[in-house]
Amino acid sequence: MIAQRDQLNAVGGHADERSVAGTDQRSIPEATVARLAIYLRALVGMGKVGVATVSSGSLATAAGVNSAKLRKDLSYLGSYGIRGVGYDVSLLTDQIHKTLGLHQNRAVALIGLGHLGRALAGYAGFASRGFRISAIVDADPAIVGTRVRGLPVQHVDDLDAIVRTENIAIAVLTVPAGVAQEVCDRLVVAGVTSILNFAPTVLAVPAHVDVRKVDLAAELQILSFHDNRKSARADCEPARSGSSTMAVGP
Amino acid sequence: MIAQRDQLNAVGGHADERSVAGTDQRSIPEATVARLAIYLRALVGMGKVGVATVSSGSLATAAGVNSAKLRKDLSYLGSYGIRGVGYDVSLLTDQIHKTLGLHQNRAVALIGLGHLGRALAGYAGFASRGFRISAIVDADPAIVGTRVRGLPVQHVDDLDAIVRTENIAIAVLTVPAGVAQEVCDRLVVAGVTSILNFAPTVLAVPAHVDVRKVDLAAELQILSFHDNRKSARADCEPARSGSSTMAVGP
DNA sequence: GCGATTTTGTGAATACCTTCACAAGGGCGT
DNA sequence: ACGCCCTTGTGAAGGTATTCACAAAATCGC
Repeated sequence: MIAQRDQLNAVGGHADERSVAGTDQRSIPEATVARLAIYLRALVGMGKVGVATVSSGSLATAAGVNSAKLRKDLSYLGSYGIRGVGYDVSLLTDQIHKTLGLHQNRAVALIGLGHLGRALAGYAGFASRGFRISAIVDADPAIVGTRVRGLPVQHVDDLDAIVRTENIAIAVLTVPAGVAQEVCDRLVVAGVTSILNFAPTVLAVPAHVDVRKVDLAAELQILSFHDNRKSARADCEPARSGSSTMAVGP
Repeated sequence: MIAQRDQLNAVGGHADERSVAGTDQRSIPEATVARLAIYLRALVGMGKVGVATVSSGSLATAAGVNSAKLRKDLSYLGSYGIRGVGYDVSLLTDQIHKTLGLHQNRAVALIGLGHLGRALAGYAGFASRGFRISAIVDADPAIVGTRVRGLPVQHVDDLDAIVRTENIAIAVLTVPAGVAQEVCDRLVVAGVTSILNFAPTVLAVPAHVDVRKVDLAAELQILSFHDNRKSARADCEPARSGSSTMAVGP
């Protein structure tokens, strides 16, 4: 009864992945990486309620995927399950944590303090998931120098120095679309290698930089497409056997 | 020099798509739909600056995809290009607009007025892209009754009536994770068929409802993974021919 | 101990997406 | 009119991701 699919989202360069030799985890598929974060959240939740072991079936349900997919995903990390029993919650949690590189408590810069930027600054999920906002940056002289959540708002002109001294690798970009590329370029020059872009623009970056985009308007438009399709279908099909209460205008 | 990839993100039920007979657009791949929104934005931008026709190559660059992919994507809509010339910007804009179902100016409900909810309420991209916030809902009695952007904040207990009278099909969910499923259930009962979920939870919904998820923590973790991989590689590889100035802590 | 039962890990099959590469079509200069 | 050049549209090939289905491993009851 419960339909579920999953997330996959990517930008950036990952050319010659396989055969990295040194590190153990070789070439985990992109789609799997995206789901590991979901599994991790489910596992942490279970750990908190005292669940010690979990089967692929129940973890899959919690994560909204099917169990074969989950097992295949986990198999890329190694063999951490016990046949006939399931997975040890804390062991698996640690493994995913490590695989995602969350042991490092990464420094994140928040660029752009509009409404969205402020909302993100207050987002508790940052700290609780291994990320630490180390710098907040804006271009508006009226707010540069004020403090947000204990951090001073710094000027975008000082980006280079900020990124270097705080050793920031990840930036969250919530600036207006018109200046996003320019700010992005500065970030890249300063040494940032991962960008989470909320501005509705396609960013051009060199191959060694990863960009992930969160695009509200696009998401809505995708929903709109499916909605449109659904209503079109409802019009021509006989009755639609489902039971859901529909709101049909007069 | 410019690496780019694209977005794909999905949840929800799309079982028996092909052979819908009535509607013309038969079975556009999910990945294509997700990109149409990007193309649309690029096209609108070009239209505003007075560009009349565009080749697949330049539109592809603007959208950050390769041109073969773009042409294949557009071919699902029909044959709107002219060989040797390119695409008429306004014609193509209209076609994508129509395909995405944006001609309808859909009513959207915003559920949850925390920091993020407020930020989204103020987001101009809504209106300019064919969406209209028709209702704002929260559970906190202290803010129910106040006005945000001209709209009264209504109580979540009245969801059912609100959705029906405003004929809302799309809801944006920015409530705390703990209550997301409950609110989601109410929305579904009321007749909402598309949900954009910002709460860090997997929502269980019946098959006829689409859910798309925006998950900040997951995005950061995915970036973290790649970043981790990058530094691991930098450690064992000889020199890395690139020129970017790296900030390496002492 | 041993068979019944459970659940993992994974080859093989399938479905989906991307990229390649080129023929077909259309304008433009002469 | 004609040939040249440009760009689309699309089969075919190559990847990537998902699902199936089953053997291998581990526990439990007896």
